[in-house]
Amino acid sequence: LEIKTMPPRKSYLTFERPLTTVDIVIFAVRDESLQVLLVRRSSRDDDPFPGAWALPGGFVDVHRDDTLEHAARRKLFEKTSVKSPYLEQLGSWGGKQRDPRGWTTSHVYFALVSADSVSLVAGGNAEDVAWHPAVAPIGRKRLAFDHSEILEIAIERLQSKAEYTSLPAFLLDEPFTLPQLQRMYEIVLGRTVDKSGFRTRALAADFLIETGEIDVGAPRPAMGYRLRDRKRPAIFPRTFSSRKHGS
Amino acid sequence: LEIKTMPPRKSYLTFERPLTTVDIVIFAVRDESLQVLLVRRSSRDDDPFPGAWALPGGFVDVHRDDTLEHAARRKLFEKTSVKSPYLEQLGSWGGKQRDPRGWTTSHVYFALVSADSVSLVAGGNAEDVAWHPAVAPIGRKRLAFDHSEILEIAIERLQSKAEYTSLPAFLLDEPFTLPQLQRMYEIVLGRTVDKSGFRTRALAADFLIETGEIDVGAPRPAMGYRLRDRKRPAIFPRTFSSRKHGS
DNA sequence: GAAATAGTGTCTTTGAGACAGTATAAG
DNA sequence: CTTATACTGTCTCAAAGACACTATTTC
Repeated sequence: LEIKTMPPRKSYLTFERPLTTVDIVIFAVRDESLQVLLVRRSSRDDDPFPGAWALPGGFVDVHRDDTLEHAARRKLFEKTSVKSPYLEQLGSWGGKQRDPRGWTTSHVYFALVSADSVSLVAGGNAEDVAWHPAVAPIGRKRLAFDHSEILEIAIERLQSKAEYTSLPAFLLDEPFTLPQLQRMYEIVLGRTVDKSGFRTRALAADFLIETGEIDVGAPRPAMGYRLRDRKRPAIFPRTFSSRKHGS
Repeated sequence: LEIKTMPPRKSYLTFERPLTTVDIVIFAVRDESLQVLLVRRSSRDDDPFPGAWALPGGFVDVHRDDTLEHAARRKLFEKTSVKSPYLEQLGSWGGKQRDPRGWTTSHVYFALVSADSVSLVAGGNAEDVAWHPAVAPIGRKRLAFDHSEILEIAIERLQSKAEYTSLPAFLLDEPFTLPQLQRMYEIVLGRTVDKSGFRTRALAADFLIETGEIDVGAPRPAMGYRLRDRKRPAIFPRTFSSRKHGS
């Protein structure tokens, strides 16, 4: 085996390192619409994008955070007090131009929570943290950094996965009823869904466990369900995509 | 909103930063089997995992690389001389424990190339870069760092997407024939695929463009095709998943 | 009883699965 | 001719779509 000459170990690692951050797209359904949690950046003008809305997040703390996911859960808990939401990695954005302070990488996570489980933790000002509608024209909201683009992609991912997985179930507290779950799908997908087909599909996928009838204020009580697995969504054999049902 | 270069508040950004790396899982089909490109780490024992096989990659160079994807393409070109393969982000792995040199983040990309388009660029030793079978027991290969786990996930992703997208087409040079494409699916999925159904499905998805008949040495020449879009795979309305066809 | 919501039955349609068939080339 | 490969036709079947229907509660 050939030994190649290399610089000594310590000097080998002294090159410049990018800043490493974690950001979270937190979705919830409030007032019958899909919303996303945003925070307002400080208004001191030696910070980038002073006063602009941005995705919650921050720098990875190499002493407090064991992994990227831990960092994401920490940031999420700091803002919402939610302990164990559904969380998945959306992707990473890294480059020279996205932050005026230099080369940064953002590791973006994607969280689904129920609106009721959240208690917002604001900074000094109550308007520092707030829910915003997550609809198509969100791109025109001009978030800080490249967060508008990231949010668009997060919405696309949520809608796309709602077509063939049980993801929208993570937007509800347990137990929930099938009509409530159907409503989550309709809100996320932005169109109505046929009741009969929805029930057949949801029950056939075998990701729900009955918890007994519950009364949600409707004239007739409905069967309550909880998720068999709160870590991963179930995957359906085909997508939705109705023909005559339009929004 | 305009991105201005501003004098950073030095004191605010002087905390410790993780090491930032990019790794690539490069797949090709060689000798009728799915293979992955691995590199052997230097055998100096002050480096982690001396002599072990690992995914090709390296540190992000904040002066040469504009974005994470540029860094990935640079690493890929350095190892394979391939200019514009199919490339997508697989995910990021970051934490305190995965590298003895400290907190690191790996941004892993996923590349599909044709075996013929690759000319390996080895270091001093010809065995520094080599193709390895990418099959289930790859986990027992004990790659460096957490690369075994990452490779497993990459294989799962490729197989999973092959069920409902045109991804395997990126493993071929253009023009290719439908029987050749079907063979790529069979190799990736590890099972036979019905000819008639495959043709119907592939042509209905409308991602192929005829380029005239070509003779690939078979008794009868076949129609050649190229991809309508070399950036993104087409998505089929349903998955494969045959019942009686077994592997 | 009416009204509202929960849940079911059933016909249609779409597209995959299986497999037998035909077409075109080389020898 | 035979053989090998390219390509097609057709029957079956699973599951979604559409929509009308029944069931159970409150008022």
